[in-house]
Amino acid sequence: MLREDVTEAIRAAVFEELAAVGYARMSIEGIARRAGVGKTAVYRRWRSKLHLVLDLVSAIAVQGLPTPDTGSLEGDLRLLYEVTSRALRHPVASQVIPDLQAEAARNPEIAEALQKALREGQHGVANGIVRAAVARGEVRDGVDEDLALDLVSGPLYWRSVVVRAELPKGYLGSLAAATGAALRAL
Amino acid sequence: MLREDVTEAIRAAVFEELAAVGYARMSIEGIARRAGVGKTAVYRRWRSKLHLVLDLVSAIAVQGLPTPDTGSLEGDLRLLYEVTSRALRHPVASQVIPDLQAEAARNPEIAEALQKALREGQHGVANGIVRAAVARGEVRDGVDEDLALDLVSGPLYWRSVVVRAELPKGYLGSLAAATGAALRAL
DNA sequence: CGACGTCGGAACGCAACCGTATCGTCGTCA
DNA sequence: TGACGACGATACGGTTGCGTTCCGACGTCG
Repeated sequence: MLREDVTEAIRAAVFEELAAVGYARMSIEGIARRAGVGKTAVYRRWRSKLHLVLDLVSAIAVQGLPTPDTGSLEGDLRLLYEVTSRALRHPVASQVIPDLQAEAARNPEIAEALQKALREGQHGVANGIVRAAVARGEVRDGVDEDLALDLVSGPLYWRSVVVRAELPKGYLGSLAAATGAALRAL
Repeated sequence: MLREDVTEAIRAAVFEELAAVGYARMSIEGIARRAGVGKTAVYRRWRSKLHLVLDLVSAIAVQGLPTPDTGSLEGDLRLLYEVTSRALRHPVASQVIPDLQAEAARNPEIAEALQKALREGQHGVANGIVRAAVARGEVRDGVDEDLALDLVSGPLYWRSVVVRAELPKGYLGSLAAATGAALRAL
């Protein structure tokens, strides 16, 4: 009989807190405070900070993204990049992702949850694109799929999250073209 | 008249602590404990955790890497990837880099120090490789240099740090070939 | 030899959270 | 209408780190 609105307020507060101070500094007290809720309400639902975050990450992982299908490799890449870069522009995502990613280096459970989310998200979509290109004959059959995925996903992540530089007009198109060329060269 | 051996012990302890628990959880007490030193010795040298870390990051940034020069784009890339992947294999690097990178999203001073280190390290070397390729005529003149750098550095970082998967034999060679093709297509 | 400054160690009061327990209140069902 | 359970609030003792202060020991200069 837990109240759903309270649960939702906590979930939202966790995201905000995660973005604001990061996993390490995040406290149950802080979450409850931000959610306008008693600590009791939080502990009644999750046993610890870790369980809370794992639950949220898993929930996100469930939302499977649709694979683009424009009929060409470059078109698919372009679409993927547009969706991805829009997602990474959200402050919450751009703060939370690197934070959890760093935490994953220390906590195997977070690492696993993140891997799963990655596999069902970015990784899965990229895989679909590559396989469609292979089926279409645009990419040689028998390519190293893992390498192909790194080529597809790496540059935009590096630019958006690591370098944190703006994406000038035309960037995504050029990136899609260059990546397409790289895949065809495999 | 600060004793240099004490200073060095503290520096080493900071790296270990940073790798073990991360910037957020790292405490002056913990550093002093690990270094076998009094808190006094730390505070006498640095005013805060932030100053300490900024100092270390800046120190690393100074070590300029030599630009590879094998005479071909692919050879240069291959060499860069070998050096980079070896560096990223060190546990300290693979724990500390994502951690500071996440922290940079919250702290402009860390972000700036990291940007500088990046520019004088990976970024600088990659830039040298691309320009040499342009001079050699392997890459079209007038390419978007930033995009080129993303193509060069992104995939390996994604694979090593984000996906955290092993690099099978032959991976670096294939990656260099694919990246070369992408650059030539720009 | 004597003065000075750094050393490690210990203690200070203060603040934040931990996870638990105990309030009285309020909404919902039977 | 009465019982139940989740609610926010508050308090608990315990832990950890903050940044500062004082101490006696030691080394190194002058």
